[in-house]
Amino acid sequence: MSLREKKTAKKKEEILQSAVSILSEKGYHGTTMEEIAAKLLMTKGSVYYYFNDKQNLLFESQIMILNRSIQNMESINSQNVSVIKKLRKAIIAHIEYAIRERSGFVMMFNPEQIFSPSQLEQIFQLRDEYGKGFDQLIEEGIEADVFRSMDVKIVRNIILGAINWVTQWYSDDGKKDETEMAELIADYVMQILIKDF
Amino acid sequence: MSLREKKTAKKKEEILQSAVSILSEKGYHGTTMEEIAAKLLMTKGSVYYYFNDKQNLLFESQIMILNRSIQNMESINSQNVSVIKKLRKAIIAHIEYAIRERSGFVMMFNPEQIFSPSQLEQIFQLRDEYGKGFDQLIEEGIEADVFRSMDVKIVRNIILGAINWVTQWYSDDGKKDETEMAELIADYVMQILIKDF
Amino acid sequence: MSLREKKTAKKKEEILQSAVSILSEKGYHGTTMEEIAAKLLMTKGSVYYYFNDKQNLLFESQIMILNRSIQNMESINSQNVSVIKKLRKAIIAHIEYAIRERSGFVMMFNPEQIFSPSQLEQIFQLRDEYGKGFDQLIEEGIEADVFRSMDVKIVRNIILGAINWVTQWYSDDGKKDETEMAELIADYVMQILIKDF
Amino acid sequence: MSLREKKTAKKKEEILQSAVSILSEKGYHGTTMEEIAAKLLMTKGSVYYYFNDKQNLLFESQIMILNRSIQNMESINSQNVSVIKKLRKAIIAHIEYAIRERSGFVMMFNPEQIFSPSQLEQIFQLRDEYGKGFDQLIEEGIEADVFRSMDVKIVRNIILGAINWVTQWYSDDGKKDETEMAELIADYVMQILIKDF
DNA sequence: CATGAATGAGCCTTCATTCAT
DNA sequence: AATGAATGAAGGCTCATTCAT
Repeated sequence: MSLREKKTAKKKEEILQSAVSILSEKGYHGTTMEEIAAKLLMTKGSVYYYFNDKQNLLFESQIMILNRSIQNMESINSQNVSVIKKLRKAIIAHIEYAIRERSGFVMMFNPEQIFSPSQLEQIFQLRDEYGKGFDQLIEEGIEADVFRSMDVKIVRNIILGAINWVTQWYSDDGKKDETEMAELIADYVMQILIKDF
Repeated sequence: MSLREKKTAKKKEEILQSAVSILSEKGYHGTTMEEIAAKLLMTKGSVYYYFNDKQNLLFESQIMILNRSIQNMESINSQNVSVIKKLRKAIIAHIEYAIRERSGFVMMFNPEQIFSPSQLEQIFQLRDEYGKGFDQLIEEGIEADVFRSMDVKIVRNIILGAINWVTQWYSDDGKKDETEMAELIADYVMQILIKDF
Repeated sequence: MSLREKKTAKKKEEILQSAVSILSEKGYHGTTMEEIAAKLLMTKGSVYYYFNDKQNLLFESQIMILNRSIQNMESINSQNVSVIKKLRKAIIAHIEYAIRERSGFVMMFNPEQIFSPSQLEQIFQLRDEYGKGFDQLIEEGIEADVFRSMDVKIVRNIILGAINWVTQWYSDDGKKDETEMAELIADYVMQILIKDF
Repeated sequence: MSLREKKTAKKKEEILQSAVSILSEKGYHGTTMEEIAAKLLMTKGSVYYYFNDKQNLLFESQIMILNRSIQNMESINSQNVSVIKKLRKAIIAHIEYAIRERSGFVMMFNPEQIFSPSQLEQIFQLRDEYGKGFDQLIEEGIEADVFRSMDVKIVRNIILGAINWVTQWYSDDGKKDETEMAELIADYVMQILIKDF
């Protein structure tokens, strides 16, 4: 990658980041190109140099988030600790990311309304890839007999729902800070899985 | 209430219902008055005869949903069965309602961006009232020693998150029908609460 | 005229009166049928029973005002006093009417934009008739050698302009009441006409 | 000011000018952004690029007219000629401007209905400033003993009314051209002031 | 690369007008 | 006679998008 290409790539990421933060607050229709640009002290015109249109910008920002989440999941999954600890870490990481960026899965509630079929396919594929990271951990736990036997897909979705929702009710004015809260939630959620003995 | 007043009230509810269904799909900015009207074979103008403006219409539709949920919660709470059964019923009712109407708490993700302070106050008050319905059941369970001791508010939000999220992944093409799925989810979620013995 | 016809005529006048007062404040486009009706505790529908459309309503209210002014002028003109006194009375009456009703000629600044050619013809004819009342007085004064010789049409318009404008700057918070002010203005304006000797 | 800024300023003035001419014909509610734009072969959207909204555009056009009138008044007032000549010039200039631009004070009959308190304050302040230009001339004349002693404010308003009204009855189909007519009117109006001897 | 300017489609909202009852 | 309801046309305003410089 040449220097110019690197610069371009960096700028693109900045824009995506700006887009993500505004999109997650205001939703697709509530977000204007003006705002995205203004947050970076750019003009609308410049943003259009890097992205063909708003829809494309939103799409790539979704992809970015999902890829980051997947990478994160992979790095956790490859760690050499117990399943329980790995799953706990994954949940906590998800919550912290969701709160910090106000985004994650929550960002796009009804992608069908916005994206083209081929874009949707990519998004669902990545969502699924991320989801499967959880599935694997759950299955690993079941095999290791530390988790109950259960319908993995359903439980995975229950967990994701519980932790995506955090952005809606957590406010940092409370006594508990982000990490503390994330740990607490993780423990509660994992009650669904863990076998008592 | 005279016949005419009844008719008006009915029409208003129809419009609110139409608004709810589109709103939950497309969000505030994605919902147009045109669509809300078209779904009822009316014209925009007619809708404006019943509601002053879009914001007001969508506010009232929020209120309607919340009131319905609260009523539902109350009727469940007054039943003469065990706490566990009551909570299970409440969860199932919530899921079924959410799936059928694609709404529930999920409907409005960032009401702060849309409603006026006095409107927000009403919404939050009702949300809280509904949430307290769950809290009561949980506390009752703890006292009856069938639920673990826990931070009620947090667990309530975890449960609500898990069951609101259902609208995002449940598709009725599967083998399980709504009720079956709702029961299954309820059972999983209640693992967080129930004491083993 | 039958009783019914009388009732209808009375209602029509009430509506015209309401229309005049709102029209003079807000102008043609700024006045809504709703407002005109509301001021009389009627509904829009009822107003349409008496007048075909807004334009027609406005037209008839113009005619009403002009006819009243003309009648007033005639009654003054037929009095058996000096020209100077008659003109003075006419000016004072005009001012008082303009202030009280905030209307008069001022009401409709650009009738060409609103009325149909045949309506315009009628309005201009009545305006002219009213104007000629002033002209006659002026001419009478010239012949009687108490007024200077002058271009009657121009001077008449100057006078009308001066006294129509009163509605724009007179506010009754001052020390002078309506009549006092009207007399004062009349005296100043008549300086244009009266021969010194 | 850079070239671009100059261009922008010029465009803004063009738009204001267009607004003034339509506004004076049709009044606030009768004037549409479409028309204002169309007169300049622009689109509505472009106009909104330069002015935030209709109200703001029309406010600024008011300000523009008032400032021009004030400047004009100042330049006349600073001339080294007799009071009578200066006042005569001021009146003639006002009439010519009013006829040419169909505006002047006449433009906005009930600004209270349209502008915000702070905007109104500015407008009234400028109106007053312009009016005081006349007052000064009148007072100067009284002191120089060429004008009668009189209530300056009232007479000033009489004069303004007389000359604002010209737009309503003057039509250039007649034999007299603008300037000729303006001079004639000025002479008549000044009869109110000038002492005979 | 960046940006100021322009555009047009779309949406919210108002309001004169109509009509069945 | 009166009115509640419905309608559609029009107007204000926003915003994604384009383009010349």
